[in-house]
Amino acid sequence: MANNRNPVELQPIYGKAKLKLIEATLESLMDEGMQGCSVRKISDRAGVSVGLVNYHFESIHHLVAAAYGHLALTFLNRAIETAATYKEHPRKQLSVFLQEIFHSEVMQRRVLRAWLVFWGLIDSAPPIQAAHQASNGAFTQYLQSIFDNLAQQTKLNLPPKMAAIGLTAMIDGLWLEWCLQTDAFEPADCIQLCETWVDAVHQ
Amino acid sequence: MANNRNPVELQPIYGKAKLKLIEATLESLMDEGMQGCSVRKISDRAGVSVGLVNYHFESIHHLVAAAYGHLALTFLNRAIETAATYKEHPRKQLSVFLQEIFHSEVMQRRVLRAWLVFWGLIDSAPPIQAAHQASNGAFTQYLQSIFDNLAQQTKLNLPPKMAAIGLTAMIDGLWLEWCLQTDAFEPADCIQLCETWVDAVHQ
DNA sequence: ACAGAAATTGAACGAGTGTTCAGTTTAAAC
DNA sequence: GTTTAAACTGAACACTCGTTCAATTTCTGT
Repeated sequence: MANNRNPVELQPIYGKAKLKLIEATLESLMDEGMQGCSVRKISDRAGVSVGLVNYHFESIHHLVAAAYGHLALTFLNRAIETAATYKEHPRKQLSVFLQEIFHSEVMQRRVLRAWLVFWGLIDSAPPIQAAHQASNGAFTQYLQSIFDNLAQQTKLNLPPKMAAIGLTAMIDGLWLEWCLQTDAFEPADCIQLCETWVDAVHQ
Repeated sequence: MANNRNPVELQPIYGKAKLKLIEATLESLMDEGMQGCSVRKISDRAGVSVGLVNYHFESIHHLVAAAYGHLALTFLNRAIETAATYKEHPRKQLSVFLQEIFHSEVMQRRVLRAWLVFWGLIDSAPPIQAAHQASNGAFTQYLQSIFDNLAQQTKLNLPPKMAAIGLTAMIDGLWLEWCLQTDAFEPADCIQLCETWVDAVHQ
């Protein structure tokens, strides 16, 4: 059972070079997208030789998968920790969560650039698919648990699961649109639109 | 001024091979994603030699951009045409539009696979960025025009532009989540969630 | 029927790809 | 201090990549 209050644990990382490679992968993907997804560019950035990638990771896809999991859980945990302050007040908790999400480093085109690579590799690389399901599941379950709590205080006109799916879609959609075209609206608008959704759902 | 009622015109396509190449590109990207984005795979699929790509297109990025525009406008036009039946009744028009969107060929993982390639190439290929802005602009402006009409009949508790941005985000987000993990919910749920949003906005 | 233009071919080029592995360095254990 | 294992190197290999271009075919107009 996933714990909805405490941060999801990051997989322990053994050895220094392994972590350096993961961080270099993220930097490279955020800077150059798919073009940055090459053993040579990544190992260069990590200050390490090409061969080390396949020594520490079964393939470059496994490295990218590790980077995906690392990034996703880092972001999710930060938001969860911040919002945990209001764990007794689910409605307030949602507001804090939204503030955190839309004002964090996630709202960067370079982050989406990396994410597009992750998504694009999902069905050619099983380890990446696994990383996706893990991080996505954690995100949705976290939101659903908050809506579950909210349902115990006020009546919802949608099942908590649906409310969570809707909010997830709204968050992802706004993040996507904003990153792809930063001049159409602002992060503050994102928060307002999500708040409107939450209010519409919990009456 | 963009016409919100009539379909956006597709750029005329001269020559048979050019169109064959565009269609082959779409098939290739939908089947294999980024891996399918290669001159050789595409020209093979089109039954044509490698050299012809650079004869008809300045670069492979221009070909991909043409494919992007072709696909985006095809989908958008189909939905706009269908919804045009109810152009006097904006609320109904939105419902038909949603039905059309979430029950069309857009709801396929293979379509997202192609789209991820388009998005991933946006800032390494200017022609793709142009195609993105054109299709995205057409989509948003169409929705906003409907909300404008809706605002003349009933009071909205959000500016039409915001309502449109919210709906666009909800549509894109649901499409994205569903394509990435088809077993979490169904197209019918997508429609219901979007309808909930529209109802929440127009009181 | 013929000339000129447009369309199409595919070998060639240089650069980039992921992975392997014999060889070297560094660290840990006793 | 010596031995054994782990970490790390980088040249080499077999592809694949996008683009070019001389040569060839097909189409157009007269």
